[in-house]
Amino acid sequence: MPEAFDLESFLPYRLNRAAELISLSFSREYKQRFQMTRPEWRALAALGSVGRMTATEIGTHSNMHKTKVSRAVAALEERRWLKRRENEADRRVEHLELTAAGQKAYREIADLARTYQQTLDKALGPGAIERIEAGLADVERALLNRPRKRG
Amino acid sequence: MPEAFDLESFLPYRLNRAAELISLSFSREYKQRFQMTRPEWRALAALGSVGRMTATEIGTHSNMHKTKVSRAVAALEERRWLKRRENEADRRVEHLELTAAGQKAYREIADLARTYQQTLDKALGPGAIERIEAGLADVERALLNRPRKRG
DNA sequence: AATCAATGGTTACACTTGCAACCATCTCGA
DNA sequence: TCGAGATGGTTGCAAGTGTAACCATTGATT
Repeated sequence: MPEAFDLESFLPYRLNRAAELISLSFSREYKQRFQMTRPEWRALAALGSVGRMTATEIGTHSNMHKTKVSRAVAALEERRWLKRRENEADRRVEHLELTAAGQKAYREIADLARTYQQTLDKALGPGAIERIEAGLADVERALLNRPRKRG
Repeated sequence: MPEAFDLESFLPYRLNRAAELISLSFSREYKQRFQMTRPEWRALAALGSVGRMTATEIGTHSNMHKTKVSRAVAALEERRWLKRRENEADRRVEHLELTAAGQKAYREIADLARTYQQTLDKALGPGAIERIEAGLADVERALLNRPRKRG
């Protein structure tokens, strides 16, 4: 039986290290410029690209805990970047959509993101990002296919 | 100029989503079984695989903030899984090493990790993990080569 | 030797987070 | 129509986190 264990090739560790690094590197770009947290940026991005959504949908889409979504949405609303519309058929649900100001902010940060990714793309060479993302999709699929591990 | 921005293919987002998912999935395995936080597991793993290290070295090795390392080390010490040895040449430095109990715990969790990765490996097919990790290494290299982005 | 900057490590504080508990509303079945 | 459970969303609380400030020690400069 193999006694050795190399942290350096343990996927959860490697994935987290890379994610923290890239996340920090990109968030530096918008945090100071837009005074926005990462959950807020995620919610904004989801709404900006998909359009009208509910809080639960945002959570599913971007894999965020519902309390995180709740707080991010409250912050965006506070800034008048988003407004809530009630659903007449089901009054528990709130449809969320960006205001004009919210859409403007979204476009600006999306620009930043696009530029960021282009720079990275150039540094990594053609097709590299797509290959990485395909790998990540496989991992997510593998993990979500066995959602609970006998709790 | 391209107006579209697809969050779904934005690397920082994708990387983070996958990392959070896998991290959650694995930490469920050891959190309840060993009552250990992620920084503690990382420090334990670093010490277990490398051997004697200082706190700063652990931080560099596993990309953890020094306060995180400090607290993780304190927790491991509290459990008697680690002991500090002073350096006579430089009395600021503390060399850290696992106790027998710490090594035992390390072996057990390393086993868990190895099993986890094998399961994943089987689900993903041969070579998949290696390819993903190679991609991640490229990303890290690209990001670390331009460490500061004009603050 | 005295001073000042750099380094290893810890800690106080404010902020973020997840869990659990909660409120409101809806659905289903008796 | 009444209740039990499910669902959308919010909040209190305890735990985790980074920033900045700190202490101790070392190294370089004078």
